[in-house]
Amino acid sequence: MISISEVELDDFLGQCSTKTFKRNETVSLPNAVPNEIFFINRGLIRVMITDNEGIEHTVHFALENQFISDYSNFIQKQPSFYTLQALEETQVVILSRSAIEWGYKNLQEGEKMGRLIAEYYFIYQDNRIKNTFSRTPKQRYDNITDVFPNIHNRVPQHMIASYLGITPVHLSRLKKASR
Amino acid sequence: MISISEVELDDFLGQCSTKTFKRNETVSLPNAVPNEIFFINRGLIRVMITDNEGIEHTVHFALENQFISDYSNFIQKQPSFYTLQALEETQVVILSRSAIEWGYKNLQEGEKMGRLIAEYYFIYQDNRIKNTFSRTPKQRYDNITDVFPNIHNRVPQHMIASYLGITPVHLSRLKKASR
DNA sequence: TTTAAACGATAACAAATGTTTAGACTTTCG
DNA sequence: CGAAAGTCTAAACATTTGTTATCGTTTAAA
Repeated sequence: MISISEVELDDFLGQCSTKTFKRNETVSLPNAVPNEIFFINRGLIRVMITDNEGIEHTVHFALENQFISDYSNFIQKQPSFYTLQALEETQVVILSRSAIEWGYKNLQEGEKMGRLIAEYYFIYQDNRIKNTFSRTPKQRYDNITDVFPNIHNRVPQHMIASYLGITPVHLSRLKKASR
Repeated sequence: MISISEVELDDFLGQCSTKTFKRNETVSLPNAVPNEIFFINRGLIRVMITDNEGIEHTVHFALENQFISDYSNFIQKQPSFYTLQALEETQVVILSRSAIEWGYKNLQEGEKMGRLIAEYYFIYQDNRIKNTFSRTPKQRYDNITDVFPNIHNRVPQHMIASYLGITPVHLSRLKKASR
């Protein structure tokens, strides 16, 4: 995405650390200001939001080689609404706020990197909004591997139903109806 | 959002033009690569997506002092899915792709501006996704003026229902039930 | 290895939401 | 101004989706 020298990359990564989470371990809880962005080396993280009735909704799945955080509240320095949970043993690189701000200032193309990352996630979300308007849950289920390859072998079906905004019982029904 | 000198601003705006659309006039059609971003001086633009059954869904309302375009496909240089329609007489500043790319390269804080704009729209969309998961359509209706002030006096109710993802009849019912 | 928990399918029933049509009122525009 | 189009509510009915419970199977952890 950007040009970056060996030296720059080493300087940047020198400010980062790695951490490993066990299966089903919580990576991040709501109500705290997120000051880190995670990059997933291996594993899978589920992003959830808990509504007023205490029901958990799966908002997103983050896979290997992707960044994940409550990026919105990271930017705004506001308390997070999201819970992040490792669904498998998951190793992440932790990018602290200070490392990221250092990068914006000191990397030759730091601001451009920031722009491209923000644009990338904007596009992801925009696609998602387009899909929710123009496709039925069944159509989105049938195409979910476009966004999350191999998801069916890694995540229980009821979490996929939650991501689609329907009940697990209903998803089971939809699958039956299309057989 | 950024520091910009008089000279820089004049150079940038010199590459832009203004245009006025009549009430109900189409601002932008799908299937063409969007090469412009609009800034609304006055008026109101509705963003729509048409599904496979030919049904129009209202995706967004853009108000005064806001930027609007199919930003996702502007970035990707892909054909748009959206229709933009002026719901009132609407005056826009047209920022061409060339002007924007010029700004990224030549404005002192051009890349930073690009990052902040992308981040801003990311946050807007993230809030929207949070809301669709954690709130009912009625709750979102009751709070819609947080996002679109005075919308009830400017837009017919059936378009708000479309934005909420429900039928106009159902919205009418929800309003009645809460009286 | 064993046992408890989790998972997915299914059925019966309840609730929410969509569809169609009608009518009264308002707005738009020639 | 006046006709036509647009708008909202309402009711009756149809359809979709959620809820709860059960059962057989798989999975996970002690």
